[in-house]
Order: sequence, then structure tokens, then C-alpha cells
Amino acid sequence: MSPEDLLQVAVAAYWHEGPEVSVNAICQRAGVSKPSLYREFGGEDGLTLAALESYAGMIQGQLQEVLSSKLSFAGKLEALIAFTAEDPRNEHGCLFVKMRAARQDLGPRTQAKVTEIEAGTVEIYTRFFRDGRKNGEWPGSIAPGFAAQYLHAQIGLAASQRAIGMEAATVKPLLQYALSILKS
Amino acid sequence: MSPEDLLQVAVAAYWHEGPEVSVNAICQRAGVSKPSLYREFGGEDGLTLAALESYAGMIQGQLQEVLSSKLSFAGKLEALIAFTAEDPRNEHGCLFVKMRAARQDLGPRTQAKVTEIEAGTVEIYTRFFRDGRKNGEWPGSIAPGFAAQYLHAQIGLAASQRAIGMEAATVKPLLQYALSILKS
DNA sequence: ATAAAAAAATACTATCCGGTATAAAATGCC
DNA sequence: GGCATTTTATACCGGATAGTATTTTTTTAT
Repeated sequence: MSPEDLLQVAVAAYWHEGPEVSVNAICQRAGVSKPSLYREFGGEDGLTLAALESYAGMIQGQLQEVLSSKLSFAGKLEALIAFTAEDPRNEHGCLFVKMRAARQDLGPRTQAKVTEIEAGTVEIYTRFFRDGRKNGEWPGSIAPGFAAQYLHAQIGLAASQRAIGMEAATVKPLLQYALSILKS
Repeated sequence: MSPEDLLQVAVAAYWHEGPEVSVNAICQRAGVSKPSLYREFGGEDGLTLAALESYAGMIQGQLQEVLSSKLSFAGKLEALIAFTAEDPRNEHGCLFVKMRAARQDLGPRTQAKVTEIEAGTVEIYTRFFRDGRKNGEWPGSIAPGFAAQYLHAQIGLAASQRAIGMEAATVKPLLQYALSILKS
């Protein structure tokens, strides 16, 4: 099994089960020896870091895709809601949210990456609201930075809810309700 | 150190650091031998269960106190917000929220208690909204059960935010914003 | 084909975990 | 005081953890 496959096994394991999955277990599932993993990633911190970077690249790509689409402001929000609450890929939650919750158990490089990704995501949301305000699509009076923090928190909440087994049919209305306030 | 003190040490440890704190560490901090702990609580599941029950009794007592007070509907909501976001006792988050997030690592009895407490809390919130509707203090059109789920989720979110180090001054406006929708 | 280099598998270290058996100390009882 | 009981402390068990040293296999180069 190639190194890229190993990384994908790690991403799936951390994504579905959280960062407390052992490197032993990941080696076993990937059919890769421990020395190979350590040569490739340096250690547990390197592996969790690589998995987080891979996941974040994927997710932020999808996010940019939605936010730079031709959809209206409200349409983009709705697409975000649908992706978070209904996409089968998010059935077990969000790798980033799980790592952030267990931040103190992570290595220093992975911890730093968590902070960096969080700031980057909020920045993306902030631009979304600034643009919406500029285009007149977002009539709200609250600050774009605050709205971005709120949106980020609510999406993380929905991811946590899916991670603890809440049905998509339960999560989606709650998220829609929480974000409905952003339209007014 | 007496058994009650041991329980309070366990509550504080699980509350501030999460349920992955080892029984070894709790014994050491409490100055109690492992056999004593096992005689008193039977095992890790018994200890986490006792800590969760103690914590839940405390919190649900405070909750009932607020919700059965003479405050108005909006005043009760505001008191709930202030307690969740600002009380220094919640500086490290909420024991229940942490145990719920790590549910799969807990013993069967503690897991069952988590489910039970969740249902009980949502029930308390549901009564709060039903009464508010009946008294004409809550003009909203959404179902009390849905509002209860929403309130429960938002309070848990705020607790998680405090647990990962967010300032009370950041958490409170976000929670106020999320719950402002319940007034309309 | 053979020698050199790289990769991999196995086995190991030291440490921690939850849980317990055993031995030592302290207590109660008469 | 001396015996019995209970509580304590220490040491241990089996298993899992992150990480590594060693040996075996495979590949590569000449």
C-alpha cells in the first residue's frame, strides 16, 4: 500500500473515530509497517498534521467552490447548510471539529495547524459576508466578522451533532433555524 | 480524604479535563489508594457515573431554580445565557457536554446516564417553552419541543466554546445572538 | 550473478492503562 | 492487653500505547 493510501486511511480513521485512534491501528488497517509510517511522517504529530492538512484542503476547496459559485447569497447559505447537514460524507462529523475538541492531546505542529485552519475558515466566511453586504444581498446590520464567527460556530455545532449520531433530518432544521437569523 | 472528597476531586477532574482522565491520576490527586476507590465505586464506570450524577444534580438544580423563579420569560432566558457564558464555574466548559462528546469511551452505565440526562434536560426546556406559550410570554410560532432542542444545542455549543478557551466576552454575544431568534 | 542499498517485518523498550492480589498497618472489640 | 476485622499501601497482572533497534527481505546497480 502506497503512502498516499496510508494517508487516506489515516484521514478516514481520524475523521470517523477521532484523533485518539492509535498509530498501531492505522498501520494495521493500512497494511503498512510502523517503521514505514515513521519514515514517511516522522511520528504521530506528523501523521495527524498530514491528515488534517489533507482534510482541510478538501473541505476548504468545496467551501470555496460554493462561495464562489453563481448562487445568490441566500442560495450559498442554503448550499452550505445542505452540505453540512445532509452530505453522506459528513455522516460521522468533521475531522477538524474533532481535532479541535481534543486539541490538548495533539502534537504541537497539529495544534498550530488547527489554529491556522480556524482563522483561515473564519476569514473566508468574513469575505463572504463582506461581499454580500457590498452587493446588497445581505441586508443585516451586524458586523461581517461577527456573522462569520457565528456561521463557523453553527456549522461546527451541526458537525458535532452528526458525529454523536443525530439524524440529518434532525440536524438540518436546527441549523436552518440558527442561520435563518442571518437573512434578516 | 473521605469518599465525598474523592467524588468532588473526580467531578473537578472530569469537568475541567474531560473523561479521559485516568483513575490513577484521580487517586493520586485525592490522596486515596486505588483499592479504596474500587471498593467505593466499583470501577471506572462507577466513578464516572457517580461524578456525572453529582454534576447533573447540581446543574439541574440551578436550572430549575432559574426556570421556576419570578423572572419573566425573557428574563429567564437572559439568566440562562449569563450563567452559561459568564459564570466562572463554567470556565472550563461542562462535564456533561464533554462526556457526551466522548460517549463511546465511557462505560455502559455512564453512557445510559448521559442519554437519560439529555432527555431530562430537553424535557425541562420543553416545559419552559410550553409554559411560556401558555402564559402568552412567548409569541413564537415554533413547537416547544423544537425550541427546547435548539436551546439545548446552543447552550451546549457555548459550553464547548468555553471549554476550548474562548473568552466569556466572545461566547456571550454569540449565544445571545443565537437565542435572540427565540424571542420573535 | 553478485554486491550494495533500500525497504520492510519482527521484536523490542519504557510507560501507561484499568483492575486486583497480597501484605502491612490501623482500628474496633472484649 | 491481645485478638479479630477492616482499611490501607504496595506490588503486581495483562494489555495497549508511542517509538525504535535489529534483522530479514526485496530491490537496484553494476
